[in-house]
Parts: sequence; structure tokens; C-alpha cells
Amino acid sequence: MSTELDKTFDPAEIEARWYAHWEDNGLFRPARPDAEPYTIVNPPPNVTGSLHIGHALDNTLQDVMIRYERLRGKDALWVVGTDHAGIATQMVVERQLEAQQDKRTNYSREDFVAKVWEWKEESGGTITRQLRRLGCSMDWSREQFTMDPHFTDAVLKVFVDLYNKGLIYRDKRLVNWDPKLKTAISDLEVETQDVKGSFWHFKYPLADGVTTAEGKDYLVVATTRPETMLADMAVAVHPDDERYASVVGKDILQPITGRRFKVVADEHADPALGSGCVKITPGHDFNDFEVGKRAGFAPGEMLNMLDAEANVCQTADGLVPEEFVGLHRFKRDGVDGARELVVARMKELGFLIPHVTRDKDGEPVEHDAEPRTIATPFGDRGGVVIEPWLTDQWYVDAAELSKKPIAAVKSGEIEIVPKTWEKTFFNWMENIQPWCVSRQLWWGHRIPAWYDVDGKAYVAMTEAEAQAQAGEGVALTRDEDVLDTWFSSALWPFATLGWPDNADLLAKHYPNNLLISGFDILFFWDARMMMAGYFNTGQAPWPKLYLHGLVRAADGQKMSKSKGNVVDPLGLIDQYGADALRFFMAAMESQGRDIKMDDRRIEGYRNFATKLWNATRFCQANGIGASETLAAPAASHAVNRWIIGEVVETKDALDKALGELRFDAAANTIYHFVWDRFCDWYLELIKGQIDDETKAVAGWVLDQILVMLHPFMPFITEELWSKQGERAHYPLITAKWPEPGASVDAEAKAEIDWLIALTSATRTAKNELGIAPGAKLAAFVPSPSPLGKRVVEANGAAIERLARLTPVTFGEAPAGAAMQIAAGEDEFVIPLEGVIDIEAEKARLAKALETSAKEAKSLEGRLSNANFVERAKPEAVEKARADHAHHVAETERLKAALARLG
RNA sequence: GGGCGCGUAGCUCAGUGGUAGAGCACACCCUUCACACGGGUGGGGUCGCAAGUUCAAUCCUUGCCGCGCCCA
Repeated sequence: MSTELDKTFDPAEIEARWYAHWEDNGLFRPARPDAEPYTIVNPPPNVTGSLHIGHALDNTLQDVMIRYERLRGKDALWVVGTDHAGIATQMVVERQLEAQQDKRTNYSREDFVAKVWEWKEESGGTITRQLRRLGCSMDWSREQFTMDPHFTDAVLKVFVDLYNKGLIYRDKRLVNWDPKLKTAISDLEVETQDVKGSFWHFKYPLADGVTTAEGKDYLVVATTRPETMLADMAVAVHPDDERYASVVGKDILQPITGRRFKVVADEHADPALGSGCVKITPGHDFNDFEVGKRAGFAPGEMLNMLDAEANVCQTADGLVPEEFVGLHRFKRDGVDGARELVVARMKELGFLIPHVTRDKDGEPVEHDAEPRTIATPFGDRGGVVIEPWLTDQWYVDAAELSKKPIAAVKSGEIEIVPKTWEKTFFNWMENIQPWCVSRQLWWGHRIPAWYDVDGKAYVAMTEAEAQAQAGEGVALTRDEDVLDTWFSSALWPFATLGWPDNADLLAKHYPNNLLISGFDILFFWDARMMMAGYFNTGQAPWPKLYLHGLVRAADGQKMSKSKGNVVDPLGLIDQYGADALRFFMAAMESQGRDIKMDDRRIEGYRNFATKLWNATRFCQANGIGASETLAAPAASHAVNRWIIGEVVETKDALDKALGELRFDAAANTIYHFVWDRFCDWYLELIKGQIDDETKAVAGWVLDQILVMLHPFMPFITEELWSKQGERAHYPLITAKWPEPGASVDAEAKAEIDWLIALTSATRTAKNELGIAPGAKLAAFVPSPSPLGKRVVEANGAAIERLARLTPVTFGEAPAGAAMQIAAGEDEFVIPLEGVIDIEAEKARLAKALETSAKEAKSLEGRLSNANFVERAKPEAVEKARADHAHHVAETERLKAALARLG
């Protein structure tokens, strides 16, 4: 029973209706207890997030795979949920408070966290609603959140387990400190940017009348961060640098602080750079920290001159002059900071060495500093310059945890697609640094560590357990810090499945089958999932990792809010429909390349959807409805046998492409089948002769199209599927992937290919000779091949309608002007006495002759090359011979045709 | 400095050791009874440059030029 389709289709209406139907009926995860599982976990978007174009790509690819595997009968589970996104979420709520002249510290920690939860309940679901607009078929019934109770338990357990195995530890060392957000962040959250800065040179006077080999009573040091001299603890020179050998071990007297410190020998100092002397500030520079340690300073002894907001504070030795205390590290909001004051004081004291340039007259001009481009670290969230700061933080022994993932990728146990990312992966993993996981925030998983009054840590799942470790009566205070968000999201592949408790679900869906993510989170998330997976479960989280690129603006620029070139996927869905946007994403996703936005292309895929819609309308108008069998119907007509074979080939190509995660190849395969085969030829060929067999075959083919296209265009296909017949209990989303039970019929294929060749050749010739395309012409076939004879006899009506040749007579054409065309090996002579310009036809044939003769000659040249015939692959030689024969014959035919025209 | 990738038709992109394809754009034709978000036909590329390997290179190797990304 078919329901008549409207003349045009309205994506918005269809999308809303079908999504609700699928979700309300539990169709995203139908009960299939005995089916083979197929599992993907969705990269959890930030709970603060909204859908951007990158999500549209990422989720389209995942949905294609999930829908495909669901259609193939698997128990397809797409785990979905959101990430609590520590810093981002806390910032959102803090900004809300700010807007009301309020602030976080006006509240207790508990009350503030309660406010964040409140915000999450009210506003945290934006992105999950938007994912539905894209048609994503996730299992919403099991929606997860990284701060769900069971997830939190998992996080704490992992922390405790790591601690007990010595893989997580507390350490005092330099961290990347964000003075705006007042928290430590990991290496990955630091973005290095080149900024314009200055390079100052200073004299550091030697104490006690010591002089260098050159007789100077000072050393020259240079820095881009002069403010740090308030905490300088040494000057380093290279041990082999003879210029300074005599001053190693002697003292420097720092002019501003009056601090005395040693000249030390350390290989960090490069004799070739500047003076060869480097000032050392162990508490505020990563390199200097290492030099400081080698010089014998324990981290606890290293001087700190900045507070959490990067304002100057007094150092432990009390030598920072009062006028500096409280200043910001450098100029901010137009107000000079410690940097500017240090430079001014050094200059006044005569210890600044000016940078000298020449003006246009060659006269020397003095500047305080040399301009320089400086690679500067910025926090990716706060956007301010990161300060290396000496604090106690928790570190994960990433080097140890990375061993199994590295081995897994090397052995192929985990496959990274495209493979080219493996090098990047190894490069990072093999040089991995301890991972700082503590964050000075309130929102997140609080670190399960308790301290006694001596600062000894007790790590346990609960305070009671910690108390038991510490002993009764020992006063404990809990660590104030929370864990890096990525520490918890690393557990996503198994904690979302109930680990460590839900053994059944885990056994079925862990390891997952595939992970799809952008390459930008390869280290942040993918690699850490591998580490967490192996540590906690002993298994890889998934055997295959697919990395896709970025979606860029139409001009190739990276999209960003500040550039104002972000494209809203929801706007594109409104404009073209979700199906068109999805198809675009899939069709453009070739492995290893970014995708540039191209609205015209999305429009093209919208047109494709319309084409299919109208093809279905045609079918319905001709009594072609839903198929009744999964297998191809029996067929006797060549055109039907042919199209069944085309379905078989399309299905095979699609399986191959999706098996290899070639989304572009998959999308193009189904696109071309629908448009170029089914619409352009099959429907045209059957027009006017739609008998019962053809109705059955056409209905079946259309159904196969709807199934095969469904992973890419779920909405329109589901709509058409339902409109093709009464299938209330058999929606497309849970239909069956094609099982044609048929193979390519070589005879039918040859016949239809011949028919298509004849039609195309006729159209081309008519077009070139300026004959009205609709004109019906009589044709003669002087010496028909068995194939040609058979096709003409069986397809007279189609030849009349498409090639517009009628009648077709086997035998010599009457003498006179005629155009001549070829279909396969058959020659058609079409008398056109008085209709065409003989010269035009001669010119057309001459051009074709020239082309063919040129080809023949080129092939002849190759074949006469003994080296080619002897050394080339036999297939190549064979093909060259066949092509040569064809072109020779064609040449002969065209010569004869020309001769006939005189 | 180290690593990776890209440079193919006007644009956006596939692709293969045997002299190249798609979508859009372009030109011409078509009010053909599913579709003008359509149909038909066609033009257009020394596959960044140079050398090498090979019977044969756009595809392999090396160098160079240009563009981008990541890491230090």
C-alpha cells in the first residue's frame, strides 16, 4: 500500500517526526540479545558545549558506522554522554556570578558546586539536543555524565589503584601555572605562540673584586624576562668555556636584591649564544630548574617570587626590595609591572647594556632592549601567559603507562587509521612527561587523598578508609584539588559500561570496536584512553582508532569565534536538511585531509535527496511499491537482470569502502548508483513497459537503495521506506542490509551496456550535427552482431524512446547522405538526405578518425617496442593489443564512412 | 631545529606504475507525461619544478619551490 508523496519534500518536518519516532520506540538500540555486539563510544562533548561543525563531522561518521552495523543485524551500541569539563564549566558559572556582581569565593565550596549542578541541570543539555537534529542514533537511554555516581566511583578507584602501584605520586616541581584561572594545567593545555618581545642585556657584577680572564669585573647576562632576576640563584657558564673558567665558584652580587650567588658550570649554558653566561632562576624557568637541581638546590629551597596571580611576593630570603612587592609580573592594562621597574632600576644603576642600532645617517642610537620574537606559553582556556611555578601537585607516571599502548600500536593490536598518525603517536608517547593531574578548582572529581598534620598522605576511596590507614584519632584534611577532566574521560570506554561492576555489559561491549575522533585530541584523549584501558582492564579500549581532520572555513582558514568565521551546523540543517549536511561530511571525508566548507556541495547533496524523492514518486505513480523479499526477485528481462547485478556490485563496493573506513568512497558509490544507474538509465529504460516482473524488481531495487543510503541519509530514506508500503513494524532503521542472493549477469550487462552506448552515441551525433534531440530517425545496421541483433529485437521500444531510432532495419542503407554511429562493434547508418549538412558530418567523422588513428598509432608504437612486449606485465600487453585492435577497426570503419559520403 | 601532510580541470576534491576522474562552475541544446534542486551534449588539465629508477611515472626515489599543521 503506497501513500502518495507530496510533490516536494520538507526535510524539517520529516526529521522531527522520524527522530521522535525512533527515539520513542527504542529503535536506536533494539533488543538483540544474541546478536554480535558492535560498540562505539562517542567523544563526550563538554557539558557547556554547543554543536559546532567539527561535531557534525565526527558524529556523522560515527552514525554512519552505527547505522550500517545495526542494519547488518548487530547489537549496535553507541554510547553517548557529556564531560563535566572542569575548567570550562567552572568558568561558565563564575561568569554568571560576575554578571551579578557576585563571585565564587562568596560561597562555600559545597554551595558553589551545588550551583554548578543547578546550571548543569538547566543548561547542560544543549549539545545533546543538537546531536538529535543531526540524526545521531545514540543510545540515549544510557546517557552518561563523567560525574555520575558510578563514574565518580570508577575515577576514585583508578586513582587509588594507580597510587597503590606507585604510578601516581605527589611531587614538588615546576608546573604550568595559569595565573588567571589560578590552577596548574598539563603540558597539553599550553599553547605556544610567537609574540613580539624584548631581549635585554645586563651586567652582573662579580663580588669580592674578582675579574674574568679578560679583566672584566662583571658577567653579561641576557633575558627576555628581567623580572625573574628578583629570584635569581646562580649564573651558569659552560664548563669548557675558558673565558669564565676562573670565575666558576666565585660570587655574583645581584645589583637590585643584593643577593650573593655562585657562578656555576653547567652544560645548559651555550658558549656560542650571546656572552655565554645565563642567569639562573630555578623557581621560575623549566631549564633553570634542572640547572638548579644540578647545582645542588632542592626544589624546596628554590626561591619563589610570585604569588598565584603572578604578582611579586617576598622571597624566602627577604631580599626583594619593598617597592617590587605586589607588582604584577609585567605591564598589564597599561600599568607597569615588575619587569619594567627592574629594567628601570638596572638602567639607573648602570647595569643595563644598551642595544645599539644606526640611524639613517649612520649615527648610533641606543635602545634599552633588542626587539625579538619570543615563543611564549599561553593557557588554552584562560588565554594568559603561563607562569612556571613551584608547587606540590599530583603526577601520573605516564611513561610507565604508555608502554603497553606503544607496544599495541607497534604490534598492530591497535590500528590507527590513517596510518600516517602512528609516527606522531610514537613521537609523543615515547617522549612523554609526567602528567600533572591535579587542578586547583572546585568543580570536578576531588582527589581522594587525606593528609595528617605532618602532611603525610593517605589515599583511599573514602575518608573512613583513609582514617583507618592513618589510625583512629588522627586529624585528617582532604586534598582541596580536583582531577584533570581528561583523567576521567580516559575511562570513558569502560566506565560508561559500568566498570568495574557491570560484568555482563562490559564483557559484551568492551573492548569497543572502533573509536572515531578528531586528530586534535589524539594525545589529550585517545592516547590516555589507551593507557587507562590497559592499566584498568588489561585490554585495549578498541582495536581501531580512526582520526579525521578539521572542518575549515571555505577559504581554508581554521574556524574560530575570534575570526568570526564559524559555520553553524544547525543553520546548514535548516537550509539544506540534515541528510544533505551528513552526506557532505561523509563524501568529503577522505582519510588524512581537512575538510573545507563548501555550501554549493551541500546544496548538491540536497538536490540528490530531491532526485531520490522524485524517483520514488515516479515509482509510486507506476505501481512500484515495497518489495516482499530480501533476495532479488526472479527476472527475465535484460534490464532487470542488469540492474540486479548493479545492486550486487554497489553493495559489494559499499561494504568494501565502509570496511576500510573510506567514507568518501562509500558515499560516492551509493550516489552514483542512485543517480547515474537507477535514475538515468534503469527508470528511463523501463518507462512505458512496466510489467509485474519489472514492478517487483524496481520495487526491490528502490528498497535496496533506501537501505544502503540510510546510514548517510537516515531521514529521507526512512520517510520513503514508510511511504513505499505498509511496514509499520519494520522501520528502515532496523531493516536488513541487502542480501541479494544474486550475481552479476554478464549477458544482461553486455546487452544494457550496448544499449546505453547506442543511445549515447546517437545523442552525441545529433547534438554535434544540430539535429533536434527529439527527432525520430530511421536506422540501418548493415551487418549486425549477434549481440546487437538480440538487443534491437528485444528493446525496440526503449531504442525508440531513448535513442529515438525507429525503425531499425538490419541491412544496407539506401545510398545517400547519412550519419554513422557505433555501438560496441555494430555500425548504425542513419540516412539524413536533406536533413543534415554533409560537410558537418564529414568533419565530425574526420575528427573521430583523427582521435582514433592517433590512439592506434600510439599503441602501435608501444607494441612494436620489444622491451615493452617482453618486460611489461602480460595483462598490460594484452590490454594494449585489444585497444589497438579496437582503434584499428574503428579507424577502418570511419574511413569507410567518410568514403561513403564522398 | 625535529616530525607529518599538502600542491591534479576555474573552484572543492578523488585516484592509479601503462599518457587522468567526480561535484560545482562554464558553453550549447531541451517547457520529453518523477524531478529545472531537472534532462542531454560538450569545452577545459605539460597531474608544483628538476633530476633519477623503469620498457613505461601524475603515481616510486632524491633535490628544490610554495602552503599548512604538530612537537621542541
